[in-house]
Amino acid sequence: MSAEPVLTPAAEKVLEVAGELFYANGIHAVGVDAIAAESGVTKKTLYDRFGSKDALVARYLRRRDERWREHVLATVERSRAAPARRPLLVFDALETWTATMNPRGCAFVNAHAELPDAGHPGREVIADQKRWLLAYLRALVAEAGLRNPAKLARALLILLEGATVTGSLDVVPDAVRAAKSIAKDLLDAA
Amino acid sequence: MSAEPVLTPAAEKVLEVAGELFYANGIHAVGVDAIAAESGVTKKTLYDRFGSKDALVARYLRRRDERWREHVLATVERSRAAPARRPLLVFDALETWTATMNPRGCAFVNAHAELPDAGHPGREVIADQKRWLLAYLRALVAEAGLRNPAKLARALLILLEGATVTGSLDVVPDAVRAAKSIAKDLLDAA
DNA sequence: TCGTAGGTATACCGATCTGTTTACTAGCTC
DNA sequence: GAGCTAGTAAACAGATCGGTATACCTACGA
Repeated sequence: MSAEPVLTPAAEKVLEVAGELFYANGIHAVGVDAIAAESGVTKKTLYDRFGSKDALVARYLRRRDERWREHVLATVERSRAAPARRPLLVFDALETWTATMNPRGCAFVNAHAELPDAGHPGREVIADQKRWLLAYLRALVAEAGLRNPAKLARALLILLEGATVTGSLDVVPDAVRAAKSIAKDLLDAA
Repeated sequence: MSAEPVLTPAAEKVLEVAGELFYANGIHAVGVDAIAAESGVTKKTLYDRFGSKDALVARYLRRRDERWREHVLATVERSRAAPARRPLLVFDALETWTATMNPRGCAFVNAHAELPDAGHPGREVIADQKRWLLAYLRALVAEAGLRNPAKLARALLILLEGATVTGSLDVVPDAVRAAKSIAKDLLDAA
């Protein structure tokens, strides 16, 4: 992730509003007119700052990824759990994230559903988000001293994503807790 | 699922084309003009048969759900696996389905991302699809003679959905196989 | 034979889409 | 005080959105 230049106050407001509207309603369903109006900003300002809707979408996803990483790192680093239990803390991070920020499922999975064009600037951000999480899980598993950290990290990611989806679709209650319980068994068996 | 009336040939063609376009490009990204043109049908015919785009979307999802259920049931019933192994056959069904029909992830999860309005007629179909799969998994687990079939079925669903997402996002290679392997351990331990 | 169902063809509706343009203003800095 | 940056206000562009209207055609069954 490259360091993004500081945004002007108006641009900051646009990005904040765009984030809420895109996540709540879907990307295609939200027009730039609505974002500008809700932000109390003219369309000219929006286009002067971000260049295009596609670029704004990419910025929205990038910003959200930053927040997610901060949340995960803070959750894990705040804890005093033994190294062997630290991979499970990501499930705790997901649970608090879901409650406050994620009622409609993973923003990156949702965005992926709406952006079939692999050349869209948002697609790179989506790929980054998933790759980072997988790499982070792998590091935690390796620090736990377990064998085959790559394979275990992939298993944990499957559980995290599955819990996010089934939880947001209201088909599995307490999906994150259930997934964490499976993950615990997996780590114990490894 | 209620028995839908037989469609006219033109309507059948519209539904087939709509299914391809909606899944490949996303629902909001596909206009009714494009569907009608690609189907070789006028918009009047489309609206005479389906009434609205929302209704067509719901029909598209319903149709896809029917195909999915047939595929799962055929896969499971074709096999001669022992009852204890039959829940795992759903993972095999998902793998063949993914290869042929599902390169862009679960159509229902993707549709859910695009239809935030809980009153949209497609939302009921999405909920039906997930509930059916969960109930079917539960039945298979129960027939396998395992304890706590409800809990195990939820675990299997989390794994199936997680594999679908991570596989379609190209973040976990062979995600369905990996999920099946975890599921196998889960069933063996139960 | 007449009505109906299922079509085609085409024009149209008002709204909304992303994006641009022109004109002007306030504040900051060199 | 000149020039730059960030912004407002508002109109405009061309395309596309979901949906409707009118007129006509054909096959079929009572």
